Amino acid sequence: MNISEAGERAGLPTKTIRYYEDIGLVEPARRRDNGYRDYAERDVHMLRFLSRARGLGFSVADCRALVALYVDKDRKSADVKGIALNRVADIDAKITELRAMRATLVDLAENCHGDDRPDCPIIDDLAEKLAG
Amino acid sequence: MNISEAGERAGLPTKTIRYYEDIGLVEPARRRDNGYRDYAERDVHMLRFLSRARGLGFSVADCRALVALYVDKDRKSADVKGIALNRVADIDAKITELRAMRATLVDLAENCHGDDRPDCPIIDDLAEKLAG
DNA sequence: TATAGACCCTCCAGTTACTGGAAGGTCAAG
DNA sequence: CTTGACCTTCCAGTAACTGGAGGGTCTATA
Repeated sequence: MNISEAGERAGLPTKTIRYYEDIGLVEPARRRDNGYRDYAERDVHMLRFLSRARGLGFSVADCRALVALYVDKDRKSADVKGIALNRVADIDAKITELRAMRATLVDLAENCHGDDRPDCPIIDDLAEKLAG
Repeated sequence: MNISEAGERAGLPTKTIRYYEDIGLVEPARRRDNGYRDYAERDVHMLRFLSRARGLGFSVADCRALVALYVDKDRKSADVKGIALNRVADIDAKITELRAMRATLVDLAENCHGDDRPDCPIIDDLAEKLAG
């Protein structure tokens, strides 16, 4: 099948598929006589695998490792689990950081009257006028 | 003062300060005879303002707007509040997304025995073997 | 006075993971 | 035989820096 059909089935834009091929994340596709890439079911599976992994926030570097484990029939499930749990730790850190930002912003916004007057505790805080 | 001292006081690397000048986020710094950039307290204030805003996750585009409002003595506090609340909405969306990812990953990891054996529900799920 | 080390400068390239667009070949339908 | 939807490659741009090369400047010490 052509790249656009493979993309539709895998949930990836054609641009992205070519990009994954460029950076060696997937094997170069077979080519037809006319130079068009030709995909089989197996390829679509791999692309869909990548689409899902990226959707779960795995980096392309993670995906490289996951692909290697995917094709390695002697893999240890512990290795895969390790990558997944690292990712959970990353997410936890990110959530913590975002919550702190959110709290600060909400606090500032709540103290801002939000009308036509120029004085604004948000600006003041960013500028540290309050502190001196 | 030199750029490194300004950077230390503002909490920004010198590279970043020059970059902000490049993209026009801050005014070009005054220069000494030797070509070195020369910063005053006011400049440090502005840089610190930017450092804090970036630290709260405002994009550089947001920062541009905030700087404009910062220097505009006729600003409406509602404009500033609007930017802050948009940012809160962005954060909420991001947190929701991350929580969903986290739940999926934890669920998968919990079902993975994580030992030397190759069969792994994480890989299986990414590959959709379970579903088909 | 020489020199070492810590500054400073500019400019270019790389990062992440794509995305958009130009220029051009191919294919199927009418 | 033309139209439009495919496909190809390659180059540039995105966000927000960061690293490094190559070179000038300043200050303290021997």
